[in-house]
Amino acid sequence: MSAAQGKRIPAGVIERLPLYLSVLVRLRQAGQVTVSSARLGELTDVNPAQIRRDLTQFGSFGKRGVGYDITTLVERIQRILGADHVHRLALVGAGNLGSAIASYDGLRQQGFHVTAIFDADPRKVGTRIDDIVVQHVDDIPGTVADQGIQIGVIAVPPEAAQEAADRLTDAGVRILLNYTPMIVGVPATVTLHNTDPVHELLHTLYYLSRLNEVDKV
Amino acid sequence: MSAAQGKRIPAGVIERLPLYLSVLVRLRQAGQVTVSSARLGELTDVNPAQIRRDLTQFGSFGKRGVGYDITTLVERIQRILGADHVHRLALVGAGNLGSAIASYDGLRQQGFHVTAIFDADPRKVGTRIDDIVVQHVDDIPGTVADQGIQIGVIAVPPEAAQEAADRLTDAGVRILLNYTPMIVGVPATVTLHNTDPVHELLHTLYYLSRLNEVDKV
DNA sequence: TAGATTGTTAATCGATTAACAATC
DNA sequence: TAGATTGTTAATCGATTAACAATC
Repeated sequence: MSAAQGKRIPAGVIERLPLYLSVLVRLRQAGQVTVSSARLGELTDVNPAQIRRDLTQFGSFGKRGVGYDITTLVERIQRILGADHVHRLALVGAGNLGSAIASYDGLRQQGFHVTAIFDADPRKVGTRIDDIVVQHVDDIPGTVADQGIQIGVIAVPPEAAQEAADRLTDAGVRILLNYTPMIVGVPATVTLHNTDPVHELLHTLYYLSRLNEVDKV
Repeated sequence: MSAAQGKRIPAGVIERLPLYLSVLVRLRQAGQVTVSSARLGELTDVNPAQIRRDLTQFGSFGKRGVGYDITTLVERIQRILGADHVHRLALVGAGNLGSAIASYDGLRQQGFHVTAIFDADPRKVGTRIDDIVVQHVDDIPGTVADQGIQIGVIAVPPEAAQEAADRLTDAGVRILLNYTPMIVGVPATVTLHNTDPVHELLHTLYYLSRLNEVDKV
């Protein structure tokens, strides 16, 4: 066990760090130099004590009586998350969804560059999306290895999701973002994240039903 | 306080119900009739005791010694979530992302029908996506009111996100799904859900860094 | 220095899990 | 009936929050 690393970090902390980061980046753009946990709490809807506690998991970044230096904190959080350098993404699926993801500027701004796009449809192969030439899915192993890509994005039709996941994980990808509504299986060594709007909506719907109940009273 | 409803339901429960639902629907398609909490736990990666406890928040749906009748449970969960009837969605943004969302079959299967699409670009207005004619954003108030739409989806370029949110909430939408990386402000009466792949990726990245650390040892 | 705000401890809260009696 | 599995209680666990001494 290396000296600095220490104890296990709660998952909740890791989920809040990106939120802090995006607010901090906006504050920096707005010309702010320091920020207190109280102010950051307002902007993120997180309890200030929670923020201080979250940050001290990784060290002591603030100045008592002053607050946190924004630039320093941004760098620290980026380093903690591993977002202090560019990450290449392999995208499977060159349809509307794939095109939207490839062109999505928010990704690029945070250092996520889609550098390879694959599709199973021969008619798509050879076309360009944002200057990237679409390759055939058979090229996944070679390209992923050549570029050392660790993150894969699945944006294919649902019925092709599992095959895309298999091809990407076989090629050595470590993280998968699944944009389909299918539940895909991956080896235990791969981290899978599902971005299914249906789950999101169903869950939100519950609160809508309750709102409507209140209306009726 | 009405007799049946009773106590406050933990947010975690509401987040797990859609997961149970999607697995149950697949089991039903596969011809299964009943399911035990143990089996459902395997398929959803949720502790069986947790599942039983979650369900008893809403009543007692199982048979001791037998398990849960899948069809009954699906209906119950759908009713709890308010997913037992069709919901119309108003989509703002007719670009690649908007097109992908409008055509997304996973939504339709769960009763979410995109029935109105808006764009600010006059060249997009009048074109069709999946048989729905794109309207100008100025038509949002009239169409949302006419169709009684309660759910809005924001799929515009980041800089237009806040305006789209304002227009939709002004028109009476109760739930917003924000697909842009912008933090949009909404009235307290509106439920906002952000689907930002960057937050998702940043958070996943942390675990990737740790995996790579382990490799180095 | 006086005021402000962190870092940290201790108290609270809520969610998860284990265990088992009830019962199909 | 005997076996299985629920519904539910009690125990555990972890996360959140309040409070305050340390200190910039």
